[in-house]
Formats: sequence, C-alpha cells, structure tokens
Amino acid sequence: MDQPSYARIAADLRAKIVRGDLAPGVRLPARHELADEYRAAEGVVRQATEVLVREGMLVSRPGAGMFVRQRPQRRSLVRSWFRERQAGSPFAQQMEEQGRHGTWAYRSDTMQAPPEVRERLGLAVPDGDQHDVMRTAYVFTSADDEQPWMLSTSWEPLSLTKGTSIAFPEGGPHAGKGVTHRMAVVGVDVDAWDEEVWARTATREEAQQLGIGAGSIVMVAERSYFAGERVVEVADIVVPAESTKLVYNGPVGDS
Amino acid sequence: MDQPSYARIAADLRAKIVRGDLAPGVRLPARHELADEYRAAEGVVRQATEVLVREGMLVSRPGAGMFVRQRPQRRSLVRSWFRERQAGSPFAQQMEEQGRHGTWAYRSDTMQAPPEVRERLGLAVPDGDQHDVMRTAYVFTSADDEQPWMLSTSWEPLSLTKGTSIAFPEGGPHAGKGVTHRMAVVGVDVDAWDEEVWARTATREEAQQLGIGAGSIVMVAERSYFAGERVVEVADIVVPAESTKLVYNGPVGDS
DNA sequence: TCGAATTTGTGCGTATGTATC
DNA sequence: GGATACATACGCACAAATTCG
Repeated sequence: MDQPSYARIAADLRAKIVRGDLAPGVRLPARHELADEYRAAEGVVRQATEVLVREGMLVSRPGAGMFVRQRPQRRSLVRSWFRERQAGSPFAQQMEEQGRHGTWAYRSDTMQAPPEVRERLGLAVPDGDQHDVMRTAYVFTSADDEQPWMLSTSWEPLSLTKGTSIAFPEGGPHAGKGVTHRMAVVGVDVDAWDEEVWARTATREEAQQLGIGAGSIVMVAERSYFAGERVVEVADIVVPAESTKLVYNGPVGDS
Repeated sequence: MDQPSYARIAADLRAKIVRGDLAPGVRLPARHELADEYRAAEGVVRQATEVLVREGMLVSRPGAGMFVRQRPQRRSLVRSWFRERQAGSPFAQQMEEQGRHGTWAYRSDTMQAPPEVRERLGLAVPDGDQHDVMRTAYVFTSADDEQPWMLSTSWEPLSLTKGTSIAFPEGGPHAGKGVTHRMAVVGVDVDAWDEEVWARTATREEAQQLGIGAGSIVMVAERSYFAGERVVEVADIVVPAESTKLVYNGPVGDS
C-alpha cells in the first residue's frame, strides 16, 4: 500500500489505455462495476477516473459513460522558424504553410490598457479614463472539426497607430498583413520578438470558448514585438495543452 | 444554484485571495470550520480547496493546514536568445547570466532507447537488447531555496560518442561544456535546434522530485539538436508551470 | 521527550439531481 | 417514460503528519 488505492486504480487503467488494452473510443465499465472489479468503494473509483479525466486520458459524458479519449494528434503551432521563413507573417499564411485551414473571428476596440498590458508596452499612466490602446481579440476555428482551438488578444498603443491606415489591424488597406508589414507603414521597424510561455488551468470562459473541460490545462504565450528597445505590440495566445504543442527553433552559432 | 456549491465556495475563496483579504502565507480555517461557515458538508469544502490547490492558489500541508500560496515570482528559463549570446552554452553559464545559482545532480547510463526516443533520434531498430544511447538524467536545484525546480533528461546516440572522450556528458575533459562544443570534438557540427513545448499534469514521481502537489501542472520542452538533417541529441525538460516561464526570442527579418 | 489535540488525506456508504440512451 | 450513468452532496471513520503544551 505504498500509494493510495485510487492512485493504484488510476495507474492500472492508465496502463491498460497506453497498452491499447482499452482502445480509444471504448466505453469503460460503469463506476459500480469498476468498484466491484477493483474491490473498492465507488467513491474511490471516482477519484481514480477524475485523475484520468484531468490527464486527458478519459472523457466523461454524464448519463452515457466514461470513454477512452480519441487522441487527436497534437497540433503543432510553430512560433518561430529561422530556416523556412521569417517570423511575423500573418496567421492565415502560417496556417497554410502547415497545411491547415481555418477561419477566425475578431473584434477590435479602443480601450484603456489594463495595468499589466500598460507595463508590458511601457505606456505612461493615462489621464483619467482616456483610451490608449487598440485591443483586438481573435477566436481561431479549425476547418477540420469546426472547433475553436486558439484564443488570441493583441494590444497596440494608439500613440503609434491612431489616425493612420493601420489603426484597425483587421481593417483598411493593410488588413491581415502581419505586425511587421503594418508597422512599417507608419515607419516603425519591428526587428525582434520575445515570447514567454507558461501554463495554467483554463478560466471558465476560456474552457467554454475552447470546448474543453473546466479546469483543463491551457498554455499561454505572451509575445512582445520590439522596434529597437521599444515594445510596439503585445499579443497573448491561449491554447489547450491537451491538443497543442508550441514549436520553436533556431540556429546554433559559435561565432 | 447555477454553479455547483463547491465551485461557488472555490470562487469565494479565490476572490478573497486575489483581493488580498486572505494574505499570502495565511492559514485557512480548517475544513470543518469552513464547512460550518459556508453551511456545506466537509466533503464539499474539500472539493473546493482541491480546485484551488490545483490552481496553485493554495498549498496544503497534511497535519498543518491549508495556506495561501506565497507567489514566488516566476523563474524565467531562457531557451533561446539571439541577441545576448549564442545558444548551446551549458546550464551553469545560463543560470549565472540570469543571476542565479544552483547545483545539479546527474546520472549517466547506457541503455536501449525507448521507442519515442529512438524515433526522435532516427535510430535503427536495435538488435536484441543492445544498448544504443547514453541517457543522462539531471535534477537541478536552486541555491536560493534548495528546492529542485527542473528535471532534464538527455539522450545521445552511442553510435556518435561510444569510445570517445565525450561519451559521458558530465565526465572527461569536455565535461559540462554543452552539446555544441562536445559534439565538435567528434567532428559533428551542431547547427540548429528545435523545441516542442506542451503542458500536462505531473507524474507522481515528478511531483515528488519537484516538491509540488500531485497533479500539479508541469511544462515539458522537448529539444532536438541537429547537425544538418541529423538529430544528434534530444533533451527533455520538465519544470513546474506554477513557478517557471519559458522564454524564447528571435529576430524579425523581412528580406 | 512524549503525548494529546488538530488537520489533512483517504476510504466507505448513501442519497439525490440530471443527462443520456 | 424508464433505465442507466455520471455529478454532486452529505456524513462518518481512520491513518498519518504536524503542532504544541
């Protein structure tokens, strides 16, 4: 009894799944049957299956049963590539290069930057409630399964873009052209990016938008675009960890 | 009763924590007291606190109580930097550049590559149980809190290194010099890397090694080093998501 | 040093609500 | 509509870790 009983049951079920003994899509025996089989209380079996649901091995459908997850291969979201092509190209192009299709919805608004964003963009403390950034929120949907799979929000300082033809990222003559191109229009030379990645549990709203279980894991990538030392755009990306990988690559130099 | 009772309690406690009403380090009232306060069963309170522990808002110490987490600032683990210096430098150097100190323990063994590793390294299916890779497992410990905070495992094909002075990454004249330098010794020119990042729940063993709660979230970074098209080393990194950020950066070119 | 009280982790059994088939 | 299955809730018991007098 080194490990608790629910962990032992979870481990056994997990092993059966990875061995293929329980195939993807297969329905597990009901709780009371498993409890019988493992000679444990129903509550204990429940703890075990909870663990596996959180791990993404099982999907539970109330009233129907618990099913072994069909493992969709993880989507690779390439966030940098030094060989194939340069960074900064717009989303649609990136997706096509990866052989994926999809659509996205967006919404742009001017607003007052929340404190974190203000700090990341290096903005001054605003007067009163004056708007100082353009926020654009995206929801990306895969054409394959018509399922939203990525949320993204970008902030650009109005001090750079206000009154210009690029004020709305997805409007005007330069719509959808990517930050680099758009910023060049107003004489800003975007030359570097920085991305900070971490993971956390999804908020209720994110879980709903992404069609994942409450409390599922999401990865967050916070990207900043630089023109010299100046941050000219920040963009946050949220993707489900169970179905997405973030991919980075680069050269190894020794000069 | 729009949302279940345990979610309501969790939300209330969460709000108290983010408002600072419950300060970091403070001990929560015991289960039965909270149950009393919220007029709910102990089991329900337990569900609520479990959620918050998984979110990293609470830390529970059996026998002692549940405490509001002291939010340590996230460690930044820089995984690429094109401006400051070149990639491929060994761990200690990276850490020092970030103003951090620490120690690491390691263990190297030859073994037969597990299937995933074999595939990533592009190795042939081995004869019988012949060893074909050198595996080195690291545990990195911070000097600040003497707490392990990163696990890493690297695999190198024996076909490249067997019988050479670099066969053991942490032994011989080139110990701790980094992949690029070491591989150069045997005439292999490492020129690129690729890293795939995702997140999942920690295994029991990982949670124990990293001193985090069972079922906490970890980030996994799978790095491959290339010499041309050939993969010459793969290295997996595991860090707690609650205390670590992975940082990438790069240039934006438009030629 | 030791023991008592407290607190969490785990396990058991039951009842009710709600979604699915 | 009825049967089945999961989600939630309640209450109790005990072991292990911690705290404190």
